[in-house]
Amino acid sequence: MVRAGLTTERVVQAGAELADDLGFAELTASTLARRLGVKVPSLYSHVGGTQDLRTRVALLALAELADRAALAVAGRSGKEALVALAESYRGYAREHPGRYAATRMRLDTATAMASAGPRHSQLTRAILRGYHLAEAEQNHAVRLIGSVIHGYIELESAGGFDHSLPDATESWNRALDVVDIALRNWP
Amino acid sequence: MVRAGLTTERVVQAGAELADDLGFAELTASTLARRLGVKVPSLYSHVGGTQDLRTRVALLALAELADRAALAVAGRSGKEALVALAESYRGYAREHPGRYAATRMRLDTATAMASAGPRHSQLTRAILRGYHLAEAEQNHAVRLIGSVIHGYIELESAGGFDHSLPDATESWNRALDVVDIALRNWP
DNA sequence: TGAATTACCTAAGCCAATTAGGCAACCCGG
DNA sequence: CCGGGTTGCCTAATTGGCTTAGGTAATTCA
Repeated sequence: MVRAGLTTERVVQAGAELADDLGFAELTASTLARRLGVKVPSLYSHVGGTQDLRTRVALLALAELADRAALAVAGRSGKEALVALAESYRGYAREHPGRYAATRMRLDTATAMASAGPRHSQLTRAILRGYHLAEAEQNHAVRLIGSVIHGYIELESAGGFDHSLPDATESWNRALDVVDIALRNWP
Repeated sequence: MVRAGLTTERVVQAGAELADDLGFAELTASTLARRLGVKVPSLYSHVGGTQDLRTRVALLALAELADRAALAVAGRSGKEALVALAESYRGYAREHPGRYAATRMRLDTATAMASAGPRHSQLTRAILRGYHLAEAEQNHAVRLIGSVIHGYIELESAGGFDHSLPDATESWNRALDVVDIALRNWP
């Protein structure tokens, strides 16, 4: 009997790939075991079950995305940084739709605190250094940026723009223009 | 044997209430049958199964929300209309979180076309009458409005704002201010 | 009132999730 | 090279959800 050589890391990695291929909702112990050529109970030595598997993929995705976003904003400021951050999210959502969906999964408080989630808001807040907002306004701005980016990606990936012109990317650029202008002339 | 007096409409209505109480993900033939005090197969005379049940709840929610939004924007224009539309979405999402989640479910093209979905984009487009955008820019604006509203509601309901100040409603008002200003001075 | 309709039921099959426990492949001290 | 411990993957078995088939009793209407 040839062993498959699984580890927790490899199982989670394969889970992320499966989610990208078939959708995050299809990520279960069953589908993943099939893809790995292994019986379902074999996964239980490496992950706690379907729920734990999904949580681990979510944590992986949050960390990957935070790394990508951090790289994108490094050395940039102002609108350039805003656009780079936004593009890193949109690019990740297009390349890895299952993982992006995983980042939207609700985590319990302790897990969320220990995840890369806080790095995301720190990065968004870092962008604001290039604009000059009063301290009290910064959280409002962080929330607006998050809403626009996540809202747009969600509508686009749900196919909301598929059957209407003009091109979705044009709308995306307009949305980022609007946010940039708003940050420079905060109400 | 006392009959429960189910109809398709009552089943779907109960499904919507269950989704609001326990979350849309918990809406299954099993949980709903338990709540209705009926055996699971009894539901199959009224709805096609779990998937069909969810689709019907989604269609109900889309229609309810479109009605509410239409009422909100009637007789208003400009920023007043924008705020009324946005508040109707946010209010619905707070009062009926399960139904709101249902509206985000992906429907196949034919079902989506026949649903109240198109009324939502028509209503958003109607708001733009109070602003004066070139025809070619209107779809960009519709998409921006949708992104901000849905993005904000999603982040808020996911608990993204729970552990940070200031109050979420203050950020919401700022976001709507930004959209209003953008629509009046479209880039 | 009796026959057609229909609302709900039981029975049964399939599949996913999970737990318990077994065997064989690998790892390492001798 | 070899024997013992460790561990990776297995089979078996339980539970519970989804769905279909088909039966029975309540309702309806001629």
